[in-house]
Amino acid sequence: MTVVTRFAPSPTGFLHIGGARTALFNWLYARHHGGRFLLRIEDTDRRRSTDEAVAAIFDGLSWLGLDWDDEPVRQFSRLPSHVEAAHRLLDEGKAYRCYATPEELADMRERAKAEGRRMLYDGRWRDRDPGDAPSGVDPVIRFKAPREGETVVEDAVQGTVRVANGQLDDMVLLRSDGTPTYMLAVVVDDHDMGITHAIRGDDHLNNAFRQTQLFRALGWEAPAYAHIPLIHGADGAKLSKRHGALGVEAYRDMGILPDALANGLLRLGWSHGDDEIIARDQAIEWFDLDRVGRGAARFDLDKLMSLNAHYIQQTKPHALVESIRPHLERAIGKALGSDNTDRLIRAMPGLAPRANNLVSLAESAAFYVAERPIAVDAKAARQLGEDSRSALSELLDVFDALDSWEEDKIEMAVRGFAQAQGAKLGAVAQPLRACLVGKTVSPGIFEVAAVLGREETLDRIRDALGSDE
RNA sequence: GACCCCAUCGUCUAGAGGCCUAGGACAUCAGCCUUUCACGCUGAAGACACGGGUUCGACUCCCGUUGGGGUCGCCA
Repeated sequence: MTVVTRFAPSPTGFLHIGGARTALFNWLYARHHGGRFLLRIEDTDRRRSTDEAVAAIFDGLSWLGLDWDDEPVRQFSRLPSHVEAAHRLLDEGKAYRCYATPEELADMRERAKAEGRRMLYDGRWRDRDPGDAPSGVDPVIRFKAPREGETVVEDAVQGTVRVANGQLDDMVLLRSDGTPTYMLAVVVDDHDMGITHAIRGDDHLNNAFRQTQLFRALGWEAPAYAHIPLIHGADGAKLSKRHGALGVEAYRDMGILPDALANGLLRLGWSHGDDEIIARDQAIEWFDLDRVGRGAARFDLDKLMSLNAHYIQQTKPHALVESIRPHLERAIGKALGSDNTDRLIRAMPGLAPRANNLVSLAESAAFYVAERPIAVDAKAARQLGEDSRSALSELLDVFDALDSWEEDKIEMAVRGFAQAQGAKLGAVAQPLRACLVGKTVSPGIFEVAAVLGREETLDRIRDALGSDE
């Protein structure tokens, strides 16, 4: 049997990390088993569904590297099949028309609540004579759910879960306007799409009972279910906008690499021994449902950042430069020339270990491409006192006389110079950093000088010396 | 409230009855490295929710309690 999984978001907002993780698990499971991963947009709620949300979901999945097979299915377009299934159940006596008004239903819930029972529909139209139907009221079609016995779901993550059928009521299949409800649409679509494994959030576990009953009534086999624990916010409650449940694009904007996010999401609720850093291919090879945990997890940004730092270091210099190019070009107000690009590529090995996200990487790289005279911040300016400046002007001659401009040559020269001056290395290195970088923090200063090139280095020193005179 | 699910360091987790003196990662703290900041390295602190069973032996199995979460729509 070929594995077919699906990700079925409702397009009412961006792709948040909970959805992203659900998609990731479905994708991984399909890829691991050489199966197919399908997409279904659950847009039967016409009021709340938007095209922007659909686009955001596609973008988010693509950015995360979760590619899907076949054309995405628009659930709304499958309405005829849903209606047909509902009518078939009606014909077979497995569903019935219900004329209860919203007010009646609200009353019913009110009473159930007061009496400490579940707030269920009482089935008042279940066996009633259709002749009693009030005129002028469009009925809904309800499923005639079994009242005796229990319904069992064999969940790949949660194990065997059972509920007494008395706890379940006759759900609405078709609304009074003739459109299908989620419960019906999911079942019909999962069947028609040949879904073999439904991997979704824990919040659907209760739905699985009803869906199982529906599958049975329709004479179909339900997919294998796997209800993965939800991701919680810092307060331990289901992630929502209140917790800053961000869309994946927000993480992208924070400078998170998609591989890092995927790795972080994967480790939330799934593990492989003590392994923390799991590359995509490795994840596909290792992923399976039996390693999915059962408790809800909280999302930790610190850990994501640390993972991100790792992935940044794994990324090739030129790719890193490309990913920070937009930031940099915005900062200097023009396109980066090829000379600056080359310089940045040479600078990346020194910069990358210092950054845990692309935004700070871009910020730390900015001085390399800044136009002279570069800005010098207050702390750095303090390094450029009179003594430092005179030392720097002598250093100028030393640099000028160097026969080759390489990191180790520069280092030897500066160390020798400091020693000759009877100064500590820091007394020379820090002022030098101040004029080359404009800040007191940077990669190794000899490396900086080497990457900058002799001419630029000398010019920046001269800028600093000249500015106060 | 009813039903369903869950429960190991602050956080993510390892743990399939003796391998546990409970391991790893992030965060925290200390030290080393060092021209700065990082990276890296070394070390420290830090958890089996509680109570009963079962067993020669429970973090592991069972029951209960407590706590947390989810669901109870003509939303999905």
